[in-house]
Amino acid sequence: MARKKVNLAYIANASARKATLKKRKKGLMKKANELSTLCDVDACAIISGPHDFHPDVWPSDSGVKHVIARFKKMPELQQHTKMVNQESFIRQRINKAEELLKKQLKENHHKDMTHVMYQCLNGGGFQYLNMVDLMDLDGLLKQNLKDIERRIEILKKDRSDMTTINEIGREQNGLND
Amino acid sequence: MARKKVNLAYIANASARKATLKKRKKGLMKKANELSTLCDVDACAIISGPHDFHPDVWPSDSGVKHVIARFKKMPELQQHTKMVNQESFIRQRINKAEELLKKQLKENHHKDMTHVMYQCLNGGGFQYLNMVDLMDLDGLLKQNLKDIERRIEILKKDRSDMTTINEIGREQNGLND
DNA sequence: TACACTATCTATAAAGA
DNA sequence: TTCTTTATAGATAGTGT
Repeated sequence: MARKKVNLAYIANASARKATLKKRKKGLMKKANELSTLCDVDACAIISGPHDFHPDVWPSDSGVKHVIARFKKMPELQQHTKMVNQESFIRQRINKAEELLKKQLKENHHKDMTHVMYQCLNGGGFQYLNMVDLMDLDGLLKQNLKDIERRIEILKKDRSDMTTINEIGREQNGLND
Repeated sequence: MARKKVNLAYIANASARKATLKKRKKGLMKKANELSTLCDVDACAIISGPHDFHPDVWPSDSGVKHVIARFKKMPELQQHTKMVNQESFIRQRINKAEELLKKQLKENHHKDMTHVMYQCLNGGGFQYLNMVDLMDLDGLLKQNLKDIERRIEILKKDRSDMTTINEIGREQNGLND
């Protein structure tokens, strides 16, 4: 974002990509930290390269600082109530987050498959898909076919209804010849 | 970050806080999106206000775009291998992230308690802590006491050893008078 | 309350060490 | 390659509607 407008696409050059990752990762973590401090929210950022299993996460130990800072700002009576509920509250939020994660993954997979379907129908072959993906794709295509057939049926029905109406209309207007 | 340098602390004014949250949340999500697009990583951001159970997450539907963009950049043979492993890979990464989350929560709680302990010993009272936290604090204090006692024992032992050595030294040098 | 504006602050791309 | 520097793109605090 300096000296040039960024082209928002994958950076092909490996070292440039690594440098950008390092800088922007730091920036993102800082932003998450600031947001949680300023606005009384829990923010969490996870960054993981695709080739290793070592995701970087925020909050780290710095996380506790803003929690305590926030806590100290509350009226004392609220502090007490808050503390009582804290554990169950956190547990609920974790569950909610995990549910959302699962939902997102499922949704993403479906969209991925839809995209793959269009790609394949658009000239690409199926040779690079594995069995699991092919079966997913199969299901997706069948579902689409069913939808299409249902629509055809509806259109047929509409047309025949329309014809009937027209016939009735003609009869009523005495236009039968 | 405009018209004034931000004071990095909780914003007391509710409407100002809400406005900032909205702006910065959008910013953070955008940054996460950019990072994942530019650098071939999976980034995830979760923001949840403390008073509701509706966390905002990224990636959303835009997430799939960069995944596919990335996929297309790979040599075709790698695409195949990658696809085969994708499912198990993602599952492993989720497990890893969940483990990290749990670990972080535990660590944060411990630090929180340590901080509370110092606060209390430093003049504040215990009246605003609930039973669960008091029990945690109790355990923490006992642990610390044990550590202290152990260190005292070691010091005692060292001193008696030292005395013995001194006595031996005096004997060897014929300094007994 | 929720937007739009914009002066200013912050993040960072590119270059240099 | 990684750290430092610097010019500029991008984010946003305060303000007005």
